[in-house]
Amino acid sequence: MVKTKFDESIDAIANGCIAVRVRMLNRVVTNIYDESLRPLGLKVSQMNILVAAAKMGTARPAEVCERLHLDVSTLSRNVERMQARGWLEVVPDADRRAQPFRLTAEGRELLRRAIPAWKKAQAQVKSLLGDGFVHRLAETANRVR
Amino acid sequence: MVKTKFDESIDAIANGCIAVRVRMLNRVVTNIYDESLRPLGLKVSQMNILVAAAKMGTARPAEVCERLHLDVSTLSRNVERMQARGWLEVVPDADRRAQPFRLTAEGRELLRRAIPAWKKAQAQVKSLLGDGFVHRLAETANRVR
DNA sequence: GCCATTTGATTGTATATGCAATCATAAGCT
DNA sequence: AGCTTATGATTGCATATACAATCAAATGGC
Repeated sequence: MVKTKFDESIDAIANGCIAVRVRMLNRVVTNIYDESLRPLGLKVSQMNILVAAAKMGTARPAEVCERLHLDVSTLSRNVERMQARGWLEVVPDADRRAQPFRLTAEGRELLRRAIPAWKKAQAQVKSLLGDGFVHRLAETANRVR
Repeated sequence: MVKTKFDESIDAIANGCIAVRVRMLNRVVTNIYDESLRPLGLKVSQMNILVAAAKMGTARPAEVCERLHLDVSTLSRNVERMQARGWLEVVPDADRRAQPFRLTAEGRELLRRAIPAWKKAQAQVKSLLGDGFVHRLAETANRVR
């Protein structure tokens, strides 16, 4: 039962690949928040955009994308869907290429109602992952940004 | 300039949401591996499945999904695409509901050629995130699994 | 042996994601 | 002014992801 170079590399990937782990945790974490938010008809990906809009007042897509490391085309379609639901509105700008957006009253109200669900999911995930990891995650994410 | 309860909660989410960070890192990390693997026509999500198949010999979908916290319907379609490309094949089973799959020779060869690209991306990500985070990530991911 | 239940997987539908190409406007150069 | 380049965003296309519903086969009780 000899191990080839190939098998050794496969073991190294299976046991050490960072992408495998980050992606797995992403699925687990996303599912917990999504489950908690589901009664509101809201997904965590969308809540993040609502929060960015709430923080920024009027948000420029390129700026949001840079902060979140999100492709502009991805945000474009997310905003489109959320605009269709009446949660966001695009405001006119001097630069006529720009499409800055902001929360509607309805979007703000949705976000307000989403806060308890977020808190529940946040607590659940924190206890699942542990404080140590959560702290390091915060540091690392800030550094990457 | 008073801060409402709402604004305080929004700040708490913007500054502390675990999902925001895990999802952001997931995008950054996935993009690095995908970029490195692109010349091979392979994505890291698919490479993970090839590796699982290589490790398991013949892989049962439900078992792969449990390990990776992946929905079975997601894997079903991923395998479908990879089967269409000739990288995986479904093998018959005594239980006629089952659809265990394994690497084809072509899939194995692709995986062999993908190893250097994986190593490059892995090194790049490790230096970006730092050894401390990577270690904690491994612990945490093992615990969650 | 038959029916209800459980189990393994696929299909319908929707969102999320990114790359490449495109479009429209702005900015800069001459 | 007019041309080129840069910038902000959308569109075409493909993959990834999950929930709900369904399908098919195995299993368990009787």
